[in-house]
Amino acid sequence: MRSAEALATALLELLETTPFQQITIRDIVAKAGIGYTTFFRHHATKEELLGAIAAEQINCLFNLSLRAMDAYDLQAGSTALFTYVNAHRPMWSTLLTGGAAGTVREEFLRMARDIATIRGEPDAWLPPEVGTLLIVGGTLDLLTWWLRQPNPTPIKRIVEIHERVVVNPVLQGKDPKTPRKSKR
Amino acid sequence: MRSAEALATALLELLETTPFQQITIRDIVAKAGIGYTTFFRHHATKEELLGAIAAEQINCLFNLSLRAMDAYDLQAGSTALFTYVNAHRPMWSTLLTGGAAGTVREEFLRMARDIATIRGEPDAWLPPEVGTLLIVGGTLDLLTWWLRQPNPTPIKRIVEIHERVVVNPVLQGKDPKTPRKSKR
Amino acid sequence: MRSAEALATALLELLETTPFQQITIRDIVAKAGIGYTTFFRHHATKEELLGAIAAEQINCLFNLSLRAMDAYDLQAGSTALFTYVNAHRPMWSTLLTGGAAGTVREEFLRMARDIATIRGEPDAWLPPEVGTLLIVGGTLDLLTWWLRQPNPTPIKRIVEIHERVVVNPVLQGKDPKTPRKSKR
Amino acid sequence: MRSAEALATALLELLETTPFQQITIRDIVAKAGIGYTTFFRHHATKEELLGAIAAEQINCLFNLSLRAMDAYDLQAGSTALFTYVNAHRPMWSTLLTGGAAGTVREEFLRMARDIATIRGEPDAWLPPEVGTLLIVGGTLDLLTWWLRQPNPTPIKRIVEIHERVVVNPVLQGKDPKTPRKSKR
DNA sequence: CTCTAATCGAGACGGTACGTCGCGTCTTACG
DNA sequence: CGTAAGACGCGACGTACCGTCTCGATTAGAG
Repeated sequence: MRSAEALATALLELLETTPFQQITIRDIVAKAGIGYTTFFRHHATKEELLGAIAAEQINCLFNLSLRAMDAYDLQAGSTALFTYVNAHRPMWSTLLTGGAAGTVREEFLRMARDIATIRGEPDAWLPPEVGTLLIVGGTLDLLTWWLRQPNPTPIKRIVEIHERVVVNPVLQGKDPKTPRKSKR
Repeated sequence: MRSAEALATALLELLETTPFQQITIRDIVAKAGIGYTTFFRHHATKEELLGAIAAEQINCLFNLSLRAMDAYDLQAGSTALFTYVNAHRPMWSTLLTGGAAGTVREEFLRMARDIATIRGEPDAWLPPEVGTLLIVGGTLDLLTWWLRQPNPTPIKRIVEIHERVVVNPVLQGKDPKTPRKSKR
Repeated sequence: MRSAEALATALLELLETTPFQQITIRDIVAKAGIGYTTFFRHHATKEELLGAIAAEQINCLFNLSLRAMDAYDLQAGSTALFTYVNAHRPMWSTLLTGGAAGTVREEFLRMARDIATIRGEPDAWLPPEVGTLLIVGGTLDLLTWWLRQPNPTPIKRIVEIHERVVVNPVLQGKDPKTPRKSKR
Repeated sequence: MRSAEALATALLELLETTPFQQITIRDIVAKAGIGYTTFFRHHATKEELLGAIAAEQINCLFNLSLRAMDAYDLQAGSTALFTYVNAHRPMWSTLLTGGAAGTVREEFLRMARDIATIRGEPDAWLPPEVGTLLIVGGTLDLLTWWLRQPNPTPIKRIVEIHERVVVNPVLQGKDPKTPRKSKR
């Protein structure tokens, strides 16, 4: 039904003004204009609803980034990522700087791990899960900081930081011969 | 008086088995063997109690690390940090791998920022708060992963990873001429 | 819903054994077999619940008495009153001889005053509110004593006492022709 | 010690502005300027403190009235009573029109019964305890009304009412042949 | 004149009831 | 049938006083 969308929209709107923890299911259904009982036909808890929203958005983000990365290079992936987030700034602000950050982070990590498992290069100097962990963590930390800025740093610059400080240090280890790599 | 310690101990014990969010104040006082009302004579909320515990532990950790760093070098600071955490593995596992991670992370960041403000070198290539953010975030992510391992990576190795992937990439930017410093 | 009745019944039962003051809302809901919260969906305080019960019973009583008084005479009203109370002895015992007496008395007085205001004969020798006060007070004192007796005085006799000692002395002043009256 | 007096005074002062029920022991000791614990060295509960105060005042009142009654006649007793209360209007207002009324009434009745038992004339038409009950009840109702008046009815008039409507109707019954009695 | 002992303050503490909030279940009525 | 509306039981919340207790600090009487 369209109730499901209404719920997602309502939650996102509420998240703009209120920490996730203190949003109640009754708040959500009121905003969505549907009955209290109906909520439970879609999700068992409000956390689940948030998880679903997060998973969907993250999925989008990943697809874009991976596609760019495959077509061109690492940096293109980063650029795609930041560009996409920038295009949906309000929502990502909500997801990353509100009370929902923890959930989103976990979801993010889970999906990244799945991808890394498939594409992983196990012979790396760094244990692969650590690489994933640090890249995802660093990326999210950077994103969060960026989203919080009143006058955000330009994409070009933030991508450069991301590459130099978050991505390369991790991937570099894999090929000790090319210390600081590529493009830039 | 002795209630305060009992509360801290009880919360830490509970955290070993239960996510922080779903620990109730009543659980804590029951475990601590004190009256429900007494809890509020020490802390306004359970979050505050957790914050106090975290702040104390983090303070300890920082002092040690900073002292080592001042006396020798960056790497000595890292080594001190991981050594100390290793010596109190159960508690830090609880703090970082349980539901309390978010709070601890914030507390950590707050304290790190204070130190960075005092010792900061504002001419850096990277905005200084980003540097702090990424080092703290990366360190905690790495710590968390390390604490979760059944057979933990040796300290020497984890310090090496920390240095190479978390610390240096951030600090290096400050002086692009000396790309990868020290040991390695 | 049926909760409301259950609450009233439960309170009356508890009042048979316990002073009102030291009955807790939790006692009432336990006896009534309903949830604690549900109490407040019906009444803001236990005093309010008692007031509602009292008002209902007193209303009954007044209607009966006034009807009798209108159809016949003062004494018929008294007789109706004592007869009705006698027919519901357990409940009125509870209301008047337990800790609830104060509330019932106030409620009684309030309703009596309303009636007196409508039917009042302002030219009386006695200030009219004093008349009401003394008749209500005397009637209740007498009732309370009567309800407490193990072998109650017969209705005929108690009505006689009521008439002679409570009602007539007050009303008599209004009719200068009757024996003991007047300015003096 | 003088703590005891301080407590009594403090309670009476508080009663002027606050219903007895919602005065706390802590309020009383704060007003009295003594320690919380000390309260319990004198009284087990605040009700007991109130009872003690009431008993003392009522005792005073009774002695005066009885003395006047013995020396002269019933009416002199009434006059003494109302005169005394009038002389201590603020305190008796507090005792009778505040939340303490119930306790005072009971205390009053208890003492009156004791006296009636000693002086009682068992051959009365009215059961003697009913007589006591109605006189005490009526007297207190009348007193309460009188104390609540902004411009109180003169003592002479209130005594007349008291005599005619409260006292005589009860005592008269003992000898129906002599309508208005006096001395006896 | 001191030393011991009673008296009182201050306040930590365990406890009970309060009234509120949000949860999730269930029943009923409408469309 | 599916959705609304809402009564209900539940359990945690944080608050207010309760009455008990253990501490000093003062004050007084006995050695």
